[in-house]
Formats: sequence, C-alpha cells, structure tokens
Amino acid sequence: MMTALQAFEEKKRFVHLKELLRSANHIQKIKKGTFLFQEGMVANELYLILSGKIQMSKMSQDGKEMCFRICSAGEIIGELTLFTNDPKYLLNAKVMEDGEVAVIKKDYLEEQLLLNPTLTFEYMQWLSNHARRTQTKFRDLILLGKKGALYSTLIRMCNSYGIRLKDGSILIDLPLKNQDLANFCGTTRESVNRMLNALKQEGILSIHKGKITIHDLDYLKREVQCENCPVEICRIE
Amino acid sequence: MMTALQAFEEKKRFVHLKELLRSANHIQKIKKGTFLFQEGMVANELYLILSGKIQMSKMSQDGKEMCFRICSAGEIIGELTLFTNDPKYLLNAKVMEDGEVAVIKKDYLEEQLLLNPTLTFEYMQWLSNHARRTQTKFRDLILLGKKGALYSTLIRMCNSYGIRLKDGSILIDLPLKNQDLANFCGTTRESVNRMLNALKQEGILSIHKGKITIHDLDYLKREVQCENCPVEICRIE
DNA sequence: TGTTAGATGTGATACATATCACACACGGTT
DNA sequence: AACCGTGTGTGATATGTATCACATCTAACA
Repeated sequence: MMTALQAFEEKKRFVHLKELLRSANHIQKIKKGTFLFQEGMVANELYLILSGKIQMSKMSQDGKEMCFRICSAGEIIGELTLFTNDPKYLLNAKVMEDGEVAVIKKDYLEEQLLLNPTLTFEYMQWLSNHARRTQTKFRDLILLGKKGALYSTLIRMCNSYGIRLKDGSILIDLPLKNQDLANFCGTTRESVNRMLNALKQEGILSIHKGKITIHDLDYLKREVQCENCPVEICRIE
Repeated sequence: MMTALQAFEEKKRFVHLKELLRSANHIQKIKKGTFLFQEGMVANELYLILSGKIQMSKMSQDGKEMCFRICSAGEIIGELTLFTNDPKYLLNAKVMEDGEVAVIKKDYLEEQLLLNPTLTFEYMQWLSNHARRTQTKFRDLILLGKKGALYSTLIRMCNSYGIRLKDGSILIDLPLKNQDLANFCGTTRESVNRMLNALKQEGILSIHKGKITIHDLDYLKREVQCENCPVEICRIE
C-alpha cells in the first residue's frame, strides 16, 4: 500500500504506469513533421514515447501557437483525455524527430488505473504536480512581461532539459529555433532574437548548433526575482 | 428565478468527495480580509467551503497578483497539495466574504481517496478537467493581448458565475472591482477601466453595484475568435 | 559549386500597454 | 454637513512589443 510519498524524480515517476504501457497494444512509427494527433480529434488512445521527440502545443484561431512541452523517450502523452466526458485531444502532438511510440487504448488504461492503487497513486501524483507546475509557469508568463517570460522559460528549460557541463554551464539539450522559444513564451521570433542576442552580448548564454547553453543562470533568476521554488515545480513540464 | 449556467456540472461534480468532506474534522469560521492560508505555508488540511467567498491567487515577487479563481459554497480548496512531496500551499486563500469552511486532514483524505474507487474516479476526473481548463485559459491570456485577455476572462466568468436574466443578458454574480479583473487577466486597473468603459459605450455590458452584466456575449466571443469549446472547459475554474 | 529553403539579424515604424498624476464619485462615518 | 477611505475615470507620457521589410547567414543538396 502506498503510504509515504516517494522522492519526486523524473526517472522514478510513473514507473508502474510506464510498465503497463510498455505491454501496449502495438508500436507505431512516427515521422518528423507529421502529427500524432491534433486538437479536436476524438481521443481513443494514449502514447508512451519510445524514441523521438514530440512537441505539444495549442493553436489560437488566428494561427498563433502556444507551446506547452517537448516530450521525449519515457514520457506519456494524451494523458489529459483520461476520465473526461469530452474525449477530444486538447493539444497538437507534432513530431519533431523520428521515433516510435507505444499505443494503448484509453478505455483499457482507465480500467487498469482504477483497479490498481499503485497506478492510481502515481497518476494522481502526476496530475497534482502537473497542475502545480502550470500555475507558477503561467503566472510568470503573464505577469513578468515578455522579457521575463523568456527568462522564466529559459530557467525552466534548464530544469527540464538541462545538462550540467564541467564548467558549471547548463546545456539545454534541445535544438530550439527562435520561433520555438517564441511559441513557448508568447512573443514573436524577432523579439526573442533581440533578447537572446542581448544575453549573448552579456555572456549570459551562448548558442551552438541551435542549442542554448546558459552560463549565468543566476543572472536570469535575479532578473525575474526567482523565488527558487523546487525543481520539480519550476519546469517547462 | 434565473437559471445558473454553472448548475450543470458543478453541482454534480465531486458529490462523493464532498460528502466525505462534510463529515469533516471540524468547522471553522472565516472572516473577510483574512487569509485561510498563504502560499508557502505547510499544508496539512483541505477545506470545503460551506458559505462565504474565497479568492485564490498567487503573488509575484514584485507585488503583482495573479488571480486564479473565486470559490464559494460547495467548492474544495487546497486540493493540489494532495499527493505531493512538497506539501506547501501554492496559492493564497483570501476571504472575500465571511463564512464557514469544513476542515479535513490531508492525510486522512489521501487515505480515503485511495481506498474508495468512486472517490478516486471523481478526483481524477476533476484533476483532468482542471488541467484542461487551465490550458485553454492561459493560452488565451498569453496569446490574445490584454484586451483579448479581458474579453476571455469575461466570457469565462459568464460560464463560471453567470446567471441568465429574462432578457438574455448574463449577470456575473460577483462583486468585482477593476483591480480584481486586472488581477485575473494580468493587466492594470487603469487598462481594465478603459476597456470596460469602451464596452459600456458600445452597450456590450453594464455595471451596477459592482456587478457586471453582459448584454452581448457574442460580441466578446467574436472579438477573441472563440471556438465555442465546451462550457465545462471554458471557465475561470 | 551554385542554388535554394529555412533560419537568423536588424532597422524603422506603428501600436499596445503601463505608468504617473490627479480629479472625481460614493457610502459610511463623526 | 464636512470628512474620510476606497474605488473609479482620464489625460499625458513613457515604455514595451509587434510588425514589416529586408539583408544575411547556413546547411543541404543537386
């Protein structure tokens, strides 16, 4: 029986659920540029990413894109369609990098989730944390202005996708275009470009091969008056 | 008598959970202007509101306030502290109107939730819907600009707190100051004031005794290119 | 090697929004 | 009635941000 709350580590999270998914109905290849699903489509399936990268985003009517997360191996997508009575995907799942996903039927997963307390616990824990992350993230995006939104996004990217280098810098291990960043923080490509260049000038970060390395994370944190909330909360996702 | 738009789900949602909460540890009076809890405080308890109104918000370091929801009788607050290993409240619960809350221990509730599949189901359903609501709401706040943010907020307020009048108008049954609205949509009191006055000029809405009545909801929807997502999603909360 | 498509960089400009500094309105005191 | 405190209304101005229109770079590839 689940009593004590386990340490929150990406690696350990959702282990039982992932195990279940691995025994999935079937495997599906995904190709860059295609959509695994799009918002509005009826959702019958969830996916466990085995390899490749998928960007989850939501469009507004006038073509602007709000990017929520970038998922890679080990992550589950389509999860928010569980237990809803309007079973449509809310996000677009665009493939950024070829790979494979394990496919599982939503009905089956809902059944299993309710039958197995361990699964239940893991899923509720994940949902709670998801909601908590979301609150802080959007407060930042809305209240800090566009520059603050970018800085906040970069900080979260460090926590979500960052690799610490020997010199203490943090490599955000994702190929990100200016436009991608703009979609994450609700601004324009041009604005992102100018802000990134300013940060480059100051030596706060550098960019090689489309990947950003943050040299002075503290500078960014100071600028947004970061309250150093726990790393499991201060994330892109 | 008027038909509350929100009746459809709010009343039915969470029934078993609410029943559980009603058999709570004890009852606590709440007084206007005080905080039931504040962000950062260790969370041992959840609350079911029996009467009164509570505003849930989050502050940024520089004093700006992001308002998430206004809760009244029948709603549960503090729920996102369940199943996390960093058991701190993430929001401030400010009492807007005197009342009473039922108090329940978090530990006990977690236990009960896992033991009773019906409760489990209700809670997961609520969490999923919460996450879905949040995604659409913040996309709007971030991508639509401040005017769009206000319009979107007004539309959601209609769905969450609206009462349909005989002439088809919708009364948002909450006393809202300009500053409150500003906190909901991430702008300033002055901007809200100007935008509301413009809408008054056009006859889109009117204000009496601090409560807003929307006469032409479709105008607002058109302006934000509303995609008419389901009412259980397009809400303040 | 030249061509191309996609990405980045940048000035000029327009527009949106915040900020500041008050005046005004209103309901509840004393 | 005069006096608060709190909320609203509004002009002037500053700042932030998007938009447009290109130039430039880069990697892929024919």
